[in-house]
Parts: sequence; C-alpha cells; structure tokens
Amino acid sequence: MKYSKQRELILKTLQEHMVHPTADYIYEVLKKELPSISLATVYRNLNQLADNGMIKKIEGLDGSVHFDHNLSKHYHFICTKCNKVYDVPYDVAPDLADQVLSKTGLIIESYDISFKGICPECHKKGFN
Amino acid sequence: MKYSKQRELILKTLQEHMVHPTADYIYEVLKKELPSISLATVYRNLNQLADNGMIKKIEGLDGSVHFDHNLSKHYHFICTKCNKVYDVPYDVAPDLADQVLSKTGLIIESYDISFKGICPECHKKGFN
DNA sequence: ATAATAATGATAATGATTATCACTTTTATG
DNA sequence: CATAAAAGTGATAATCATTATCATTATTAT
Repeated sequence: MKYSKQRELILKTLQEHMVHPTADYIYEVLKKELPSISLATVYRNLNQLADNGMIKKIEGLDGSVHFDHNLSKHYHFICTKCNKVYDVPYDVAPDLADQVLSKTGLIIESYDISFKGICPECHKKGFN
Repeated sequence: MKYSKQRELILKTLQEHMVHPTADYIYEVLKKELPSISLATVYRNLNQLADNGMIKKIEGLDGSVHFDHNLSKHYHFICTKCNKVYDVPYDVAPDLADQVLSKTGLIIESYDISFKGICPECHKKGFN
C-alpha cells in the first residue's frame, strides 16, 4: 500500500469524528479541507483500510455502510429517530461464537449485533 | 389489507422455500407459476407483509434483504462460500436486551445478530 | 532520474429497491 | 346485482449506495 495524502486524511477524519460515519459523510467533511477529493477515492480507501484491518466496517445498521476507527470488540446501537450510532460493550454477550458452536456445530468466523431503539437524547425530546 | 392472488402466492412461496429468500429469488420462482407478476409487486407485498408482522425482514446478512416466514425468535448464519442461510437458536444469547439496558442504559426495541462462517457442507467440499 | 506501480478524479455502470401512474381487482353498500 | 371507492397491479422510471473504468498523476525502488 503506497502512501497517499487522501488516505491519510480519510483515516484522520474517521478518527476525529466519533459518529461512526458513512463514506458520504467523510466525503462531505473532507471536501472542505481538500475540495478536489473524489467520492470514489473515499470509498476506495475506506474499503482498503478495512481490508487491511486498520478500520472496521459496520453493516446492518441501516441502508448504508458505516465505518469505525475503534478496533476493539464491541457492538452498535442505532437510534431510529436521529440515526446516531452508540457503542455497546462486548461483554453483553460473552462467548457468543462458542455458544453457537456448541448448540449448532456451526463454526463462526465473525458476527455482528446491531441494536435499535430510541436514544436517551431523543427520549428527552419527547419521542417515544 | 385487501386480498390479492399475488400476495397469497408470495406468502405461500416464502413458506415453502426454506432458504430465507430475497425478493428477487421469490420473483424468479413465482414467474413460473404466474408469468405476469411484476418484481415491484413482490417487493411491495414482502414489505407489506413484514410491516404487518406476518413475516420477518432479515437485514445485514449480505448486500440484499432476505425474508423469513418463521416468526419465532432466532438468529441467522450465512455461509460465506455458498451464501446459504442457517437458523441459530435464540438461547445462544439470552436476555441480550436486558444486558444492554443494565450496562448502557439504552432501551432496546429490536436487535439482530448475523453470524458468518463456512457451513458444514462447504467444509466437506474442502473450502477453508 | 526514471521506470514501474499504485493512487487519483471524473464519471459511467451496476444492483437493489422504491416511486409513479394508468389500469385492474376487490369489496362494501345502496 | 350494480357500482363506486379503495387498494392492488404491471411496467418502467427514478433513486441511492457502491463499484468499475480509464486516462492522468503521485509515489517509490533502483
């Protein structure tokens, strides 16, 4: 993987924005700093960084793919009102892969849990 | 919800095909029985049946949405080689919503777990 | 310095899904 | 039964997220 200014900025932007952004979100932010950047470059680099294990892809939250700079094991919660993504600690479901193996015989390579609900902020605003 | 022959056939097809099909899969199967059916009708009815709680939408397995006639609580495993979907029993992770509530304060309305790996059949065929 | 290689920006193409709309079925009611 | 309102349909255009293509540019090993 050859160095590129674009990739460096994309990674930095992902690390500085704690919102679990989508490719398009990062593109919109980066355009201000580097107006010539292309949306294709953002997609390309996010996928490449994920393939190289430097960031993580989050799928299944909503229609589009989100990205996470936090490589430690954890899950995600998406608010169905404001679409904000929250982290959920890993230990809510310890040994899930082992549980599946012993109950079904299936060998789990990876898994993901996505939680949905209304976040505390939206509850305060009166959404139910 | 008014009766339609198309909707009846779509539901019947979903119940008879245990493969957790996508809209397009159902469309391809149904075309043989009712060649005039439109793909839009299949999408429309699957979404409507899901909105009415008569079937379940499975998201996050791969790029497209799958459907399930089995309304009981369970999870899914998708084989990364053959894309076949398997059921995973609910009790691999009991009380997940309660766990999240007590550890984070987030009120869970729904959640889904998608497991990935290579299925026993593909293992037999030598995939690793 | 330069040649090989990888990355970029622009944009076309793709795939899944939803929206639109004129027409057809279903169903409730006089 | 007739019929009109409401819901459903098929065909297809539109949308949205993402990927592919390709000529040009930047990086890097020699």
